[in-house]
Amino acid sequence: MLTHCMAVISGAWAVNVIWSLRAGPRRFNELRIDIPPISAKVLSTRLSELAQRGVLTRNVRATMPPSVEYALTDLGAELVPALDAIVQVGHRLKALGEG
Amino acid sequence: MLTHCMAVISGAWAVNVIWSLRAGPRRFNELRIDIPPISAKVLSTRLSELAQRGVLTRNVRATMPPSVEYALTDLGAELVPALDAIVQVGHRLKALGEG
DNA sequence: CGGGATCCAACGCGATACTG
DNA sequence: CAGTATCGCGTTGGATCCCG
Repeated sequence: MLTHCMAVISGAWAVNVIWSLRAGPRRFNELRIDIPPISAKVLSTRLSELAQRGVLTRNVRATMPPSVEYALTDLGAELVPALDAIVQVGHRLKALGEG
Repeated sequence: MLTHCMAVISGAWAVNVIWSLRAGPRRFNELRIDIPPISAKVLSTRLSELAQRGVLTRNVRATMPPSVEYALTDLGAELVPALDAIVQVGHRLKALGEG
């Protein structure tokens, strides 16, 4: 149950993708630049999964060259404060461990 | 940065362990029962990691037979509402996907 | 009861090359 | 620009056995 629900953010770099989209829509190569270590294959896979789960939307523009915009859905955006809370705790734990 | 902070909940069954401890301290075998698919090795590994990160504490009681209690730290407890928020979103996304 | 040691298999990521 | 296909490898989790 918990595991199944937490699966919405599963997969490498999934949270980074969500994080990069928190300020607004981004294109494929913009996301690649935001998350340097990610490979095109994994980014593509992750975007497909997250779109299928309803976390984000994929918007293809019939331009030349092609342009594809990704954006968080309303529910996807609700994940941001939750992730932020975890990051804050992680940050304080790290400070504790070092101090 | 984000990735490094999110690492506090990394590893298989980590969130389940935190979740099982949200209502209070639990012993090793109680956690095994709470999370049936987990193996002793992985539970042991995860508990060590989470203790080292400051998410939970390990309390050995000099009883016979031995008893070891695990409990969330204050910071570890702060992860619970965040995880709960993600679970809620996951639940609603699942409902959307099925409906 | 609460683990550590060992071995193994599988999933998933990364790199590279190619395409519409 | 925005992907897909293929391949190889490394990490990690699972199963089993054993111990204080």
